[in-house]
Order: sequence, then structure tokens, then C-alpha cells
Amino acid sequence: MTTETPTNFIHQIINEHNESGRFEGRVHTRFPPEPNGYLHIGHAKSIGLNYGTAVKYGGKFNLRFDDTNPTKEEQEYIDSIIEDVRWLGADWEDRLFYASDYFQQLYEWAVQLIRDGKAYVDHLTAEEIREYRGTLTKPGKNSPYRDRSVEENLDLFQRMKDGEFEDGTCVLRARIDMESPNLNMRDPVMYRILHTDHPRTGSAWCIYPMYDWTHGQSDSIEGITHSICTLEFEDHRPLYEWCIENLGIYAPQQIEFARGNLTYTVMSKRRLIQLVRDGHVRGWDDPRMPTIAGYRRRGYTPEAINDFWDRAGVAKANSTIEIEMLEHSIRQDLNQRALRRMAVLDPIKVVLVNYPEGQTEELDAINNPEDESAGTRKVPFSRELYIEREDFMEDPPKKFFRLAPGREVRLRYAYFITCTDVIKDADGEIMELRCTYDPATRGGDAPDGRRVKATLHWVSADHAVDAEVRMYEHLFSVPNPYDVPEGEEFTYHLNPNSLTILSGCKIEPSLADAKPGDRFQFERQGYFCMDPDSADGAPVFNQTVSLRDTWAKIQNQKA
RNA sequence: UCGGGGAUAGUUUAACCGGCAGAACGCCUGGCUUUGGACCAGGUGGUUGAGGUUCAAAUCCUCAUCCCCGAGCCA
Repeated sequence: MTTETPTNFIHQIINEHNESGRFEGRVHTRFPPEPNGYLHIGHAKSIGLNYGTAVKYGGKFNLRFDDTNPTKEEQEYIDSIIEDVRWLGADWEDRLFYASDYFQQLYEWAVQLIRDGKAYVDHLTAEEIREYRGTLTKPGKNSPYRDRSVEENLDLFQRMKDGEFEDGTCVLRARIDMESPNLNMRDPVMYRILHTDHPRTGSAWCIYPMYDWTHGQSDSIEGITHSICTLEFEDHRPLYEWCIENLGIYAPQQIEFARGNLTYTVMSKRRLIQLVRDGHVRGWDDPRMPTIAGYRRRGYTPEAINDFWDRAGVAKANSTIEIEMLEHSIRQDLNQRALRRMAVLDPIKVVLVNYPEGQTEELDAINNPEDESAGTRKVPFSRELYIEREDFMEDPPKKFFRLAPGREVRLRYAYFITCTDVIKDADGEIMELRCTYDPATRGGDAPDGRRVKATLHWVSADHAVDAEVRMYEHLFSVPNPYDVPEGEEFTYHLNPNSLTILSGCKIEPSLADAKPGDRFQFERQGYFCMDPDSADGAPVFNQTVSLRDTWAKIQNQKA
């Protein structure tokens, strides 16, 4: 038995169970996805909570697919979910299960209930069932088929299973209480007829159990102690307990918690599917999607995602967390581990007029100031360079510290340079900057102790590699995308600038060796992850998140 | 209208049996800096409301208010 410091109300409940001996000190959780879509970051909360709880108490964690509705479920989703849960770091060891593994047992239990007079085959139509159910305020009334004999029910249920009836002709219902104030207890449907092949059981079954008739018993079979689910199942708990009690089987404890929402994000599977199907994004793993696959491609780490949910906490109050908190977690993680590289996203050429033509130097650059073991690398330097267009202003405002006519700045790990000339084309567009460099400042330090207010990143023009860089903004332009004018859809606030593709970016040559999935900090810009779309000699990077940017903040304040 | 849940800084949360409301993110200052990054120091800001019990209430009691979920042969 362990009593751990509770970090949330669920752990407190577990401590109480451990003290009372309810589960003999056992802790066994599970993550039960329905394979009808890709996992999103909200699921990561549940995965982290279930797996983290098991680890905390030295217990076990199962992965179990809730695959009871073959009309919506697909193998593609099963595969992606397995990959995502594994990527997030949750370890189910050899306990990968499917609710469909239990179809036979569930069927036998249904027969048991029929024998006990606690279930019956109902021939009411779907619409009639709805009418008979009553409303939130009005009690329901009994189906005329409710009092069929055990023999008749047994026969009918057998024939349902044997495929004698078409979809929708009848259902098996639990016989509970049509007047219950809890609508879930008004004779809930246990089985419906679906002549649809199942991804795992094929055509073996044409009747499929409903969630309420499956979930609790699956938990029970697996010896789950704490069946953690979201708030909307609170009303189902009495039914969950009814099934188990009337079957006389081992009883786990269902506990509900609030799912977490994010600002600037929609998270329901229905909406996500729509974004994919209607082409608002490039697929389930589009880096703008809040899916696990999307975040992975974007460059997020599982550690950052788990850290984020740890910080967010677990409670029963509905909440929408500011996306800045997620961004903080990924910045913090990547700051520790990402190698630094220089990349010029919007290049402008700089010519060092006093630097010898044809000369090239190899300068030392630190790979990660936060991690000495990451070492250093050589970066080529020459007479013609690229710097960031926005790092120069011809007529700089007061707080602009970067390059300007007559001003001296440092090129990182290289030299101090001073801008002497601005070359423009006929339209007045700046084409090139002419600068002088100070040979005494090699490496970036002035022996005379003189200081500059800015350090710029740069790339040698002759040695630069061209790259495509995909910059992202939030998929939605407002914190609450659901807040739309009367009659408008949730797509109303879709951000037209959520993706900006930059081509002709100039990146330092060492980046040519990168592999898809590799993450870097582009100095002074942010974190970037190489995209699988990359080809030999044609690298593509996704912006994971920008660096914190006080200059941008100053500019925004003025705007 | 019936049933079930919930309400603590801008956001997300902590506060055991009633005992100084604490943190993270954000925001604002300042320091430091070869990334306007990172880091360091400081600051702003809160118990939904009204009563009651108590030496003492976020916590207990009463009455309100507001929010979420529920009428799939979805999960």
C-alpha cells in the first residue's frame, strides 16, 4: 500500500482507497480511446493522468480500444493511436486490449441478465424509443415489449445474434426504471443490430454492444481499479455500477475529471475531422492541428506536452488554458536540448567592403549555451553574407538596437561590422548593404572593450544552403473560436495567416545533414523542426514556436 | 422545468480536521548577457453574492446567482 502526496483530487481518492484497503493497495488504470479519429492534445491529458497515476503508485496501465461501433471506426485510427500513445511515453507493456476481445463474454453476460429478467428485446422503433423515454422533466413510460417472457427474450436475442433481423428492427435493453430522473437509467439500450464488418472481428458479429454495456465490464475483466473518464460520463456512473452489480462481478471505481481546452484551438473530433475533410489543413498531422501527430510534426516533444498537463493540473471545473502555457513548456524543453544554428529567413545581402575577396574563414560557434556537452562547430565566413532584412532599418526608431547607417553591431561568433552604404533599386527597395568589418574583433570580442547593443545572426552567401521554412500562427485568430456571429460556423475565425511559406531562406551549411524530425533553435528566431517533406538538397523546416521576443512586444505596444 | 456536476488573481491550479490564501503561466520593473533568447531579483493581482455559526471561514450552515453536462440503436 502506498500513500503518495496527492497532486490532485484523484490521487486523494486513491490514497483513501489504499488506506481503507478497497483494492488491496492495487492501482491499475487504462486509456480507452475509440478508434474513430486521431488523438489530440486533450487526450494527452488523459494518457498522462492514467499512466502517470499508475507509475506514481507502482501500478499498471492498459491501453484498450473501445471499438464497439464499426460504422465509425477504422484500422488507420487504431494504428495512429498506438503510435501516438507510445510516442507520448505511456507504456502498456503487454496489455494492449480491445473491447472487441470481450464480445463473447459480454454476450454471455447479456444472456445472464435476460435469464434474471433484467433485460429484454424491444421492437419499438428508434423514434418510438425516444418518445417512450420521456424528457428531462417528464418520466418515460414502459415499452409494450418490456414484459416479454424470459424464453421469448432468449429466443429473440439469439436470433438477433444469428442475423435474422435487419439493422434497426429491435434492440436489447436493460430493464431498469423508465421513471428515473437519470435518463441513462430509463432502460438503456445494450445491443443494436449492425450488419457491418468490424476492423478486428470481421463479420463474426452483427450485434454490437453499446458503450454502457461494454465499458464497465471491460474495466472489470482487466482488473482496473480506477476508471478515470471525463465529466460527461458522470451521469453514466450509476449505470456503470448497475451493470457490474447485477452481474455480480468485480467493481472498479469510476472517477470523472474535466477535460482541458486550449485558447485559439478547437478540440472536438468532429471539428478536427471537418478541418481535414474540408481541406482547411493539409491533413491530420498538419503542424497547425492540435493532434498529437500535428504537434509531433511541428516539433513538440512528448516531454513538453506531458509537462504542460502536469502544470495545468487536474480538477472537476471546466477550463480553457491559455496556449501560452503550452508554449512555455516547449520553449523550456527545447532551450535545454535544441542545438543552435543560424538561419536567415528573409535575407538581405551584406558586402564587407574591406574584407579580402575570395577569403573564407572557419569560425567557432557554440552548439548550445545551456549544454556544454553539445560542443562547438565551425561556421564559414566570407566577404558576402546574408542577414535578416528586419535587422536593418534606414531610419531607426529610438529603441531599435540593430543595424542602421553608420551603426556598429556584432555578427555572432564573427566580427563587428559598421554599415556604410545602402544600395537600392529603382523602386527604392533596399538591395544590399555595404559594411566595413573590424579585423580586431574576430570571434565577436573587441579588444578595446568597446560594446555594441546588438548581435545579429548571419550566413555566408557562398556557403549558405537554400531552404523552405514554414511559419505558423494559431489556426484560429481569436482565443475562443466558438464565439462566432449568429448563424456562422466554427470555421468563421480560421486564421488566413496560420501558414506562411518562406522560400529562399539561407541556412548555415551544417544544417544540410539534418534529418526529418531533428529540432534546432535558429538563433534569435525560434525553434524549428525538419519536416518529412524535405528532399535531398531541399530541406524544409517547420517553426515549432518562436523565441520570446521583447522587441516584438515593444512594437506591438506602439501599434 | 427534472437529474448530475462546478465556481479561488487575466489563465490554470494549491490550501489535511476551520488557523497568515501559495504556485505556475501571463503582465510590469530592474539586473545580467556574444541570441532583444536563457538566467537572476522584485512587483501587480484573488476566494460568485448575501446572511449565519466561530476567537478564527475559501473551508461549516442557510438562501441566492452564474456556468457546464444529460432526452444516440455515438463514445
